[in-house]
Amino acid sequence: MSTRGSDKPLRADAQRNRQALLAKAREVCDAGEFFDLRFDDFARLAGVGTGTLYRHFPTREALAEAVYHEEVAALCDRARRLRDALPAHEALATFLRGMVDHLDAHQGLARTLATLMATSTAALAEGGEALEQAVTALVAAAVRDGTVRGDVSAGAVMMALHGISAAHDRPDWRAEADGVVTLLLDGLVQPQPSTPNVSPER
Amino acid sequence: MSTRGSDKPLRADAQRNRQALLAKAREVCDAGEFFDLRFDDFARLAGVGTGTLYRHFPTREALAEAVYHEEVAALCDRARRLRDALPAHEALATFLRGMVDHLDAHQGLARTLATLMATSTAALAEGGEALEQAVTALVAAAVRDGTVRGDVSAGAVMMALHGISAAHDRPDWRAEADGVVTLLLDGLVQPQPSTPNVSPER
Amino acid sequence: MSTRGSDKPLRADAQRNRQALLAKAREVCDAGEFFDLRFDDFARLAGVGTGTLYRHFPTREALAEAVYHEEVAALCDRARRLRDALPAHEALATFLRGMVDHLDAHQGLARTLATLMATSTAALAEGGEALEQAVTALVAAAVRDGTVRGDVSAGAVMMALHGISAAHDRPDWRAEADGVVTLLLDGLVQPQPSTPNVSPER
Amino acid sequence: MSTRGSDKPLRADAQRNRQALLAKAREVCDAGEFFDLRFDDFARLAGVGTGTLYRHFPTREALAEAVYHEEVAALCDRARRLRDALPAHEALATFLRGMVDHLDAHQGLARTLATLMATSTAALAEGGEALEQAVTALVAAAVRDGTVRGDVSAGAVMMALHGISAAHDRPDWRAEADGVVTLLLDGLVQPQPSTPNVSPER
DNA sequence: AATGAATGAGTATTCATTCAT
DNA sequence: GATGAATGAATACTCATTCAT
Repeated sequence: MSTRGSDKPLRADAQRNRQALLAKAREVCDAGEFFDLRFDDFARLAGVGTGTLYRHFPTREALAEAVYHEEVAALCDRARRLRDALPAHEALATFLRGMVDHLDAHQGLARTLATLMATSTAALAEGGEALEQAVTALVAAAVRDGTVRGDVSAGAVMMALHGISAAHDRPDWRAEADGVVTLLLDGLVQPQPSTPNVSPER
Repeated sequence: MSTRGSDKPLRADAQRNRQALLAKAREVCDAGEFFDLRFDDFARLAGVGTGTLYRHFPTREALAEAVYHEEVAALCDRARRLRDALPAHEALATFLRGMVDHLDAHQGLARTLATLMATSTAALAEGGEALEQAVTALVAAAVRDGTVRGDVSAGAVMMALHGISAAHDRPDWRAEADGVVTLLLDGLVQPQPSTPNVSPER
Repeated sequence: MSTRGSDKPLRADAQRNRQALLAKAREVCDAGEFFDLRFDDFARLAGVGTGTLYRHFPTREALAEAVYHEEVAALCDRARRLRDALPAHEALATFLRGMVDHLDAHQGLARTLATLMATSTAALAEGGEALEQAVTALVAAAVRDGTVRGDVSAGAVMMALHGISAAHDRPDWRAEADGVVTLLLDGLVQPQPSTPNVSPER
Repeated sequence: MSTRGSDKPLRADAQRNRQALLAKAREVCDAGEFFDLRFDDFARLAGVGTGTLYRHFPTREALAEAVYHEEVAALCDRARRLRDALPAHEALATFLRGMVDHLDAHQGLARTLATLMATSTAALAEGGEALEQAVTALVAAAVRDGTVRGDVSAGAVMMALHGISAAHDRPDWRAEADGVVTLLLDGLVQPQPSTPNVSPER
């Protein structure tokens, strides 16, 4: 499971440069300064030439995506492990709460990703899809064993996660994020006999 | 609570220019192209000089805020009217579903606001706060009359709305947005005897 | 007969800047350094900002063309005056010889134009056509009064002029240029009874 | 007079690479795209490394010259053969007309050479001189046997050829090129008793 | 000798902002 | 108050050339 799609093995020095760039980019991302930097600066910080930066990551987005990729891969792994280890509903709950922990620990990253999401560079689609598949699998399992209602798509969960990560700079972020997850989980339990649902006449 | 800080009544032509600028900006916003334009271009589009643009709206954010203001005011009004007219829980539900309708009808605006939120230019704070206060009031009322649980802040609702508007370009947006609102509302009802809540040991 | 196509009268300062830019560009052209300069430098030399340079002349070629324009206009004028004042054949001869004098006096300009011709930016077409029309008129007049053969187009004359100006850096340029003109003029006289023309069997 | 300065026989693969580079370069030249390519691209196109390109042709001009060399050699050969086979005046005429044919058949090449001429990279001097010597010899022979006037240098002929090749993109190129050659040849015949030559008083 | 990744100086171009008219 | 020309710092990106592999 390599970081790069193409299989052409990189020359040793190329590999080294690529890693240096990625490492610095991750660092900058975590510090939430990804967009405050000139693109060239990533090269300078990593100690390589501008040309090298451009060779490896032709655009700022390509770089962001590369950083993002590992993140997402880790999250997907985690989802898979939870799914294997816990009852479905519990796995979902644990995953979502863990997600908040993760975003809490990497606020800069969250902010960067949120911005990228807003800009919605299609380049991030792949990663987003992978994550979504993981969530979908978690939700589907819970639906199958009857602990979660079947009339709400995993997409809604994604959207809520989106909101959580996008709003990461609210003063009370942590508490509110937990609140959203709680609401989601409580809302997801098998349909209560009857929610007094209101018809939006508008 | 006027739109402009200073109350000095504008000269007739100044008023006209200001309106022209706002109208164009709103249009552009709705088309979702607010960030694809050079700031100057708003002047050109409105048929006024650059200087005039700057006099009225010293920054891009100031302009966005001005556009945003009316939106927000309308939404707040709506919240107030619903609060006065309906039982608390119903008012909240109607407001949230109406919000989705509104975002659905003004996708471009939604995108623009989402981006602005992500960038979180403090200039939008005022508008955001007004909206939040309206939501808070709706939630508080429902908590008071016992139809909504008291352990979750209105902030969480805001966050979810954030997510909804930020993700507006998902293919299945409408259905998913409705899903999020449903989950929220179902999760918000008075605490079920016991959600089998999982302790995130992480 | 203004320098600019559009009739919108330039603001005084704009006019001043435009003139300053043109003046410097002409100077640089005459020195044969037109292509050795960064485009920005034209701004610096003229004492205006880069933006101003770009406003007036969006490309290097646009600037060159502007310089070229005046040249061509002057040459066309000269052609017209000669046509009015002299017998047709004499007018043509005088024009061509004067052309060589002119190129001799402005070698840098010649070099610049030659390069531009080679690159053949269509922007120069207009100027080229004007000049060609002038030559065509001269030739046509001479054909009409029977001093010049009718089976050779003015285009051939243009081509020869092209060659003269393109080759301007040959060590013996002046003599050779005169030679070409002489050959042209002698070749142009009413068809000798019979040139022992050779069939190119190749 | 070999193609390369050093006579060290090339290693087989070196030879192969050199040929591949030359072949591609010629192709590109003929397509008239010699200057639209990055220098590196010649390497890529030929399927060799950048370093190899540089080893064989240290500059773009060196490469152009190498392509140009064979061209010129062929033309010179042709001139020599014509001189040996035909009466002097006929040889000259045939050569010039053949030249036009050749340029007509290789327009891309013509454009490339014209540009190189304009840029006048001394690297082309050698080839240019060879060609010029051939023309000079043709003219001199014709002068010697009295069919061509002696007061005009071969340089003038070169200059005209220059013009022909430089103007290769005129819509009516072929006809005009023929026209120039006709004028030249007619102008070159032994001086008519008296051309009503006009004194350029200027 | 061949390779192609690395290099980074060089350059064009934009665009937010100012200020003379 | 309005105008829009001028400004020039900021920045992205290329590509000729080198040199480690």
